[in-house]
Amino acid sequence: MEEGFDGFTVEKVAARAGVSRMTVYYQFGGKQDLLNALFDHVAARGRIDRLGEAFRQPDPLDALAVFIGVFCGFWASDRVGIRRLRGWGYLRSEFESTGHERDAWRRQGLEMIVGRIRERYGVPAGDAVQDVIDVLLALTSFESYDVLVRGGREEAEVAALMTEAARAVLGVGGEAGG
Amino acid sequence: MEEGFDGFTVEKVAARAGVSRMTVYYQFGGKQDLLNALFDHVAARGRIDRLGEAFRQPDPLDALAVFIGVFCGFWASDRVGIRRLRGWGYLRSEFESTGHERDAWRRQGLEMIVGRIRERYGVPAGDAVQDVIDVLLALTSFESYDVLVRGGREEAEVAALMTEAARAVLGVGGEAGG
DNA sequence: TTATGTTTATACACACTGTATAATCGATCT
DNA sequence: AGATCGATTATACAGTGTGTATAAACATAA
Repeated sequence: MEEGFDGFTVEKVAARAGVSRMTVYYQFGGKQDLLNALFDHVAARGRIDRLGEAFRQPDPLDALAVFIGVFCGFWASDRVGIRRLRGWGYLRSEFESTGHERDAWRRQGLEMIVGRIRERYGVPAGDAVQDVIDVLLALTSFESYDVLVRGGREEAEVAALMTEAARAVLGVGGEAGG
Repeated sequence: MEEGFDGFTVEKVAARAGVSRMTVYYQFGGKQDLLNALFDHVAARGRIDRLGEAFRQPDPLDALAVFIGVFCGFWASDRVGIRRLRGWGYLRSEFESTGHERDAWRRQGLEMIVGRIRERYGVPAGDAVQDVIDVLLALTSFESYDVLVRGGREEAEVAALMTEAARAVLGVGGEAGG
């Protein structure tokens, strides 16, 4: 964080871990693998327990709101770090194949929630489900959060804004769920 | 493109330009500056002439559609390259200050279009304008395009999908403009 | 004690960045 | 033609970081 991405050397990581450089290589293999592990670690930390709370909501629109709130909370916890990690991911050549796998969790969650919304509210229409899910995926991505958090919005405001926009896209704009 | 971001060395850039390494340093200063110049060059190439076409549309909703279409076309022209350039930007420490300046053009365009939509259609409400603009900015960003283009969508389909979603966010969902 | 896995120190090869220096080339101006 | 100035190039070098190899030290459990 302090020394920028260029300052992220194996040497310094080892030093801060109170360990020799060789140990890092022994444990992780190389810098790529180290960053991969860090990426996965951060992602794992993101599947916060509170996420179950979202799916326990009886109204799927509330579930959506909580779902978005949880992710925003996670991103807010280390915005710059997550941004850099994702930026680094965009540089990798394997991104084409493995890229958005990292967002697989969010996709799964959205699919489930949209399914429930469709059951109860009848929208979106069957042939538009995949489109809507992808749009929501983009709309509620970290990058979108990063854009919205500027202009002086608090984390909660961004979450509320995202939720509102998501409802508009879903076609359940005005009427609230809770 | 072929050798990944790690393969992007000053040496190779010089070689492909048919020039010595020293010349690159003489002209650009260093690798950072070279990448900055490349970033700006690509961005400048993006302000395609066709963009004026968007603002010449009498109906601001058509303007929005053309506007989105032009950007999608630009991104489609070198998707991987633009992704990497942006990914690199996310790594820079100065991102906090200069980050989204690169999207200033898109913001300006959206502000103008949303202003015209507001004049004619009365939405979005005055106190929500800034929120809507930011949401549109996120929704129609390159990263969103990158998400949507997966799942086998053509560039035109992505543009149409984005436009539709943008209208929903604006609150002019169903009724078309052209 | 022995075997196994982990950590460490040391050394090295390699690639890339960035700087310095001096020579060369080309075009322009006098 | 000769002098001047900017741009290009060759060469050399320092510095830094990655990654590999090797052997020694260490801990732990069988």
